[in-house]
Formats: sequence, structure tokens, C-alpha cells
Amino acid sequence: MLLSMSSLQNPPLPHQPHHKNKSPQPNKSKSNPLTPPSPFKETLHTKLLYTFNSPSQLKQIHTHILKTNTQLSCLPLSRVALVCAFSPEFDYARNIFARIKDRPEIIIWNSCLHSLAEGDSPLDAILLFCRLRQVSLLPDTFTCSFVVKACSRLSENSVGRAVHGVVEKLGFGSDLFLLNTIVHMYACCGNMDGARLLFDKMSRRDAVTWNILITQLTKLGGMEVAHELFDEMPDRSVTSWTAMIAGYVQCGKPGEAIKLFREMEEAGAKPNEVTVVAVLAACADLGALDLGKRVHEYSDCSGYRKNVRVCNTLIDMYIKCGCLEVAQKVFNEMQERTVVSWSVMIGGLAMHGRGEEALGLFSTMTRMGLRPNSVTFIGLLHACSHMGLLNEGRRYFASMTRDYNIIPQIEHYGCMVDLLSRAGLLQEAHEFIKNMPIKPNGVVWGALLGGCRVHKNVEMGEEVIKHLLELDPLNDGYYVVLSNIYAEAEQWEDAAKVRRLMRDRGVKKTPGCSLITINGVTHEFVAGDGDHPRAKEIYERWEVLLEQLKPRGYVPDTSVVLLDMDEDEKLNVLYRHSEKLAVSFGLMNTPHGAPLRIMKNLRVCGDCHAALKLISEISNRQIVVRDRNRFHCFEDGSCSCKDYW
DNA sequence: GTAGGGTTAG
Repeated sequence: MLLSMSSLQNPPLPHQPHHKNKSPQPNKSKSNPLTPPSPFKETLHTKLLYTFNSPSQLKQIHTHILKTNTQLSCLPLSRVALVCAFSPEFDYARNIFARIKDRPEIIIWNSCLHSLAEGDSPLDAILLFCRLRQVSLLPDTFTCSFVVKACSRLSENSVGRAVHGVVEKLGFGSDLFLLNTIVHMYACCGNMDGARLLFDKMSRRDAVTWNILITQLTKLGGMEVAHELFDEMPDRSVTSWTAMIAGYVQCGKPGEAIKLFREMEEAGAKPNEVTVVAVLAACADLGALDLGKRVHEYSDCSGYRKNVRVCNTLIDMYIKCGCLEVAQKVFNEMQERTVVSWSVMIGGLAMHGRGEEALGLFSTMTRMGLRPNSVTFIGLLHACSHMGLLNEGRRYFASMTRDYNIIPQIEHYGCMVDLLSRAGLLQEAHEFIKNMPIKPNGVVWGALLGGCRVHKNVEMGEEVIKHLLELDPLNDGYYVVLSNIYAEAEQWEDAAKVRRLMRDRGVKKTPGCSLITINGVTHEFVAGDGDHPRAKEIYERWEVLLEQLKPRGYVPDTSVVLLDMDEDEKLNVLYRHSEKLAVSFGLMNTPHGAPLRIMKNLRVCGDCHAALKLISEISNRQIVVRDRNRFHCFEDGSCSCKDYW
């Protein structure tokens, strides 16, 4: 920061001498009472008053005001301050201000500081503050709060600390508003010790003081300390609850977030728009459709549907809970949409295998003159890779930089590698990675590895795994895919080698786990689950299904089973994959024709995919499965992914 | 005049 601390802390300099020839002489010219108010006067006033950008234009208006004997205070004074603040005409402005009887000068500078602190260059607020100090203008608490705000936005801890010193020196050290702003400033600058020190020292605190500390802690991942403070604070406000809920969502604990939301409801606090956004995000993560729907109704009743962010999160929640049509309905009903609304919808369509519609929405969006951002392109490329839209994907990737000046990030490269790999262009994908201007990460190599499995390229898979094991040697997923590649090539010895490597390194395969919610109760099934209270019934239901599946061409594919065992045992493992158990359970416990919604922690295996397609036909049900990457909507014997996954 | 919110590649 190129700013001298001394300009903040030194005793203020005496007034600089005014330029006499520049000082305005108000009230000298009298307006002629016989002259009718001319339209010119009105126009000049309204037009110039709000359009002047330089001191010379200001002087022109000023002269006019003096000539017409108009009230000086009708000048937009904070604009005068802004225009003159960083020009040699600083004193000219001050001279005008000195003639305004009913308003102390500092108030005018304050409103100027306010807009600078909140605007695009908060640094100017700090510079102006220094200038005011130099000319001995005495700041008030407002002045200080705006400068502190500027420091927060710039993460300028040392300047902030200096301003804090000024605050103490001026005797504002007990102003609660100001101290809250300073606590926030320290926390924003990452100086939690400074924030905590001041917090502990404060003789009075209000909910805002606590909320500031809690919020910043949650942002830094300090959920435990945040929760302690939350428990300790005397008067929790809606913001306190919201900060905690949002914090849990942010750190990947949506279940905790929802637990807290229920506590909040019991405590009788009324969720506001921000709370709703946080809870909906938690519902989206968990696929908690029932609660999501309830929050939706609540938002309707409370008038929160006018809020774009609420709607965007609502759309995202429905998308991630598998209700694409409802999401589209919310999107269509929105009064105002932002680029985020469009991006959410485009990404959502991609996730649901509706690539063409995603592309269509993108073209509607751009036709309407809306500018896509980098996230929009992630959704778009995602749509292309999942539908095998090779040329479209390449075109969009080129277009993002050429037409929109958006520099591709690792995510965009990841999509491109995925696009090429799925399409079978493994060599080109490999070249693409090698030529990337940024270092490829595990996701990028992982996309290529996935392509090697689909297109059964053992050699390339072996090459790719080297990079992956270097980047992330403990990620079980990579070993599993490689082992699958070997198994599919019937290189059993190599598959066994991979399993030994896993064992030696202590890497364990994450067990598959599926969730299904029936009548508000979520049931969890883990692969091979024999412990479920209704395990026997569920297995029996599966056997019945199996007998219906076989005549329709279902042939169990045991190659996906990695374990070293005989064929019968493999079948046993295969038949206890978590999504098969969840579907059997769902069929047993829901009325005919009701759709089944299942959430899975891993990707659906090829065998389950084939089985679920047939089950949707046999049972005449829609089965929506959200796996770790995307949605599969099984209906009438086929899947929305069109088997391209 | 102080605190809190939306989309993101395998």
C-alpha cells in the first residue's frame, strides 16, 4: 500500500491559504424580479447540476447560481466534493461549503467518502481522508466509519489499525457503531486476533458485534469456535442463525445446517431472504426435496420470490433434487433474471442430460443481449461433453475467449478433456492436456482416465494413472477405475496388482451408498447392506425383480466387481449394490406409479444402469437417480443420459 | 454509518 501512515497519524496541518481570486462571491448579483423564470434557467439547472465533471464546469454553474441568486445548497454538494477532492480546486470546494450555513462541512465530505468507500476504488476514500486530516478538518464518527469500511474492502489491516488509532485519539472509542465497523475491518483483513482483542475489550456489544465475529469465523472454516460464540451470545438475531446455517453449508455440512434451521424455527425466529437462500442451498446439497418445497411455499407467502437470489437458489435446489420441470417453472416465472439465473438453468439442463435445451437457452440468453460469464460456459461445455456434442463444444470453447474475453479456467479445460475423452479422441485429449497453459489437476487427468475406461485403452490408462497417483495417491476412485480397465480387458493379474497396491497403501474403496426419502423419512442403503432391519424383505423383492429382468435381456455384468472371488460370490455383491437395494425398497413402500428419487455418493455402475432402465419399464415408474456427477432419469426402459456417460 | 445471500469441470 503506497500510503504514508504519517498522514493519518500526524497532527493535522494548518489550513492552506485560499486563492482569493477563486473564491466565489455569492449574493452580489440580484435577480431581476421582473424577469419571468425562463425555461433556460430550469434546463441549465437540472442539466448542469447533475452532469458536471470538472471544476471548470462547476465554476460555470456556480457563477450561474450566484447570478440568479439561487440557494447555494441546491448544488449537489457531495458531487462538488467528489469533483474537487483530488484536484487543485480542493479549496475552491471548501470555500463553497463554508458558505452553506445549515450544514457542517464534514457532513458533505462524509457523503463523498461514503460513495468512494462503497464504490469501485475504496483507496480514494482513504486518500481523501488523509487530505481532510491534512487540512485539519475534524472527522466525526461517520467519517471514520467510511474510511474503516474502505480498509475492510481493501483488506488494508495496517491502514485500518492506524484509523483505529485516530478513532481512539478523537475520543470515539466507545461508539458502538464505529467499533463494530472496526471489528469487521480486522476480521475482513484476516486479523482475527485483532478482531477478537477489540471484541473482548468492548464494554458494550450488540448482536451485530457477535454476528460479525461469527460470520468471519465461519468464512475461515472455524465452525467450532463460531458455534461456541453462537451458544454464548445473549440475544441471537435472525442474522446470527443465518450466519451459522450459511457457515455449515459453506464448509460442506448441509445436514448440520438443516438441523440448526429446525432449531431456529423452534426458537421462533422468522427466517429472512438470506436464511432462505442458505437453507435452500443445504437442501440442494442433500437432495432434501421435502424441506425445499416447504421453504419454497414459505418464500411465496413472505414475498421473497421477488428476490433474484432466492429464485436462483430455488431453481438450483429443484435441479439438484431432480425436479427439472419445477425448476423451469420457477425460472419462467421470474420477473427479473441475472446471468446467474441463466447459468444455473443451463448447468441444470446439462446435469439432466438435456444438452440441446441447454444450448438453446444459451442462444436465447445471448440473443437477449445478456453477457455470459465463465460459469455459464462451464455449464455449456458440461452440456456438450455429456451429450457428445463435440463440434459444438469446441466452438464454444473458442468463442468464450474470442467473443467474450473470458480466459478459460481449469474447469473449462476439464470439460474439454472430458468432451474429447468421452468421444474417444484419447490421443487428442492427451495432447490437449500437455498443451494446457495451466497445470492439469486430478480432475483433468481423471476425465481422461474415465475416457480410457469407456474406450478400453489400457495403455493410455496406465500412462494417465502415473500422473494421478502423483497428484493424489490416496484417492480410491483412480485405483478403482484402473482396476476396472484391466478387468474389462480381462487382464486379471494386473487388476489384482492394483488391488494389492491399494491394500499396501491403505487405500480403501468408498462403499456405495444410496438414499431414498419416503414420507419424509430418509432411508440409507450401503452396498452389501445386510444390517437393514428389512434386509430380508428387500432381498426377496430384488429376487422377484431379477426374475422379471432376465427374460427382458438383463445379463448381470460381474466385471464391475473388483474383488477376488468366484462368479457366484460376485453376483451376490453385484445384487447388493446400494441403488438396487434402494429401488427395491422404494417399490415396496410407495404407491403404484409414484416416481422414485435416489441419491448416490458414487457413479452408477454399468450393471445397475442396465437394470434400472428395465425396472423403470417393468414397474412403469420414473426413477430419478442423482449420482456424484449427474442425473439419470430412467423411464420406459431408457435413460435420459442416452447411455452416454 | 456496522453484520449475512445465488451458479462452477471427473
